[in-house]
Amino acid sequence: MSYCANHTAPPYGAQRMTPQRQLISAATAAREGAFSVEALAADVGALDATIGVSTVYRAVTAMLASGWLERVGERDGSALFARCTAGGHHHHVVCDRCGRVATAECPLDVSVPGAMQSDGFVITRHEVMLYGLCPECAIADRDEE
Amino acid sequence: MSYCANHTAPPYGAQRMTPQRQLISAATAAREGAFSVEALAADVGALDATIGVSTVYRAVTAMLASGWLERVGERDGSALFARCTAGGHHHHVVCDRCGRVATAECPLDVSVPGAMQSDGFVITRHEVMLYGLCPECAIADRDEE
DNA sequence: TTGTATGCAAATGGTTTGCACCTAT
DNA sequence: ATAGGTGCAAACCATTTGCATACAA
Repeated sequence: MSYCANHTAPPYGAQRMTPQRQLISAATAAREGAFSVEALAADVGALDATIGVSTVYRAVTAMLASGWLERVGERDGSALFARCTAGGHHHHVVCDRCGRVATAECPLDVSVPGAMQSDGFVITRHEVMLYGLCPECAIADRDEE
Repeated sequence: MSYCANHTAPPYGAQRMTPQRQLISAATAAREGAFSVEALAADVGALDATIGVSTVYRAVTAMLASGWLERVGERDGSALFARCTAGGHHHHVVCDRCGRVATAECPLDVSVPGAMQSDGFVITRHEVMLYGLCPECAIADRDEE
């Protein structure tokens, strides 16, 4: 199924739905877990080798801006992204083995934004990145040892 | 005062205490809050302009390895570091305005490492970066508005 | 003496950008 | 028609590394 039906509003912040962005959003939707831009670009390249990396980067930027895609972590110096349907404030756990992603509640008390304190500091923003093993990989990992 | 008395073991993982590393560790110790390598290199450069950036980077790597210095966040694409005397597992809050740093307790339950779960995931590692305003800057900020 | 540290410059590598061309709207 | 999107290549920039030299131990 297509996430970008013809003559339909784009699923993310882009203002024009070009064939390139249709492929990119389809490739993004097809991905299961967390992925790097490099990996996404490889998928896209398999569909249309003429699409350049910068186009993928620009599309990713647009998808992030609209919230259709989220940055869920980092690996080997490159950012990891994943589609996320959860609403509201949350974080993600990324499986270090297969890349699967799950949403996680925020461990911080954000009920009163800007009022959280630690040593008198007013915390205005935070980043929480969680990594580990998904249920399946945890089992596979245990069996191997 | 010197953090590297002559003929004394280096305060961090380096194996040889060269004059360059004495200056670098002194400059590091003189810093109050979080700083980037660029900023540290500027301080060091003021003391001895012949010291190259790579030397500073290598010294920072050594300081991190020994735990004498910690990575406390990121800003504008470059890493932020700070000396930290706290022991055990903890995180840091960095003042977005003046760079002051405070230690913060880990908001996650790490009492049973590797057993923390979220959606069945076994969380093996995490990163928590906190940013905000230190008490003084919070007041200054309020007065300005 | 000997292996670690330095300084320089060049390489890395993910990400961004300038520019001329193309196209969805 | 026209603003936004694309492709290419070059630019960026923090950080790393190769290499010949210097020096702490």
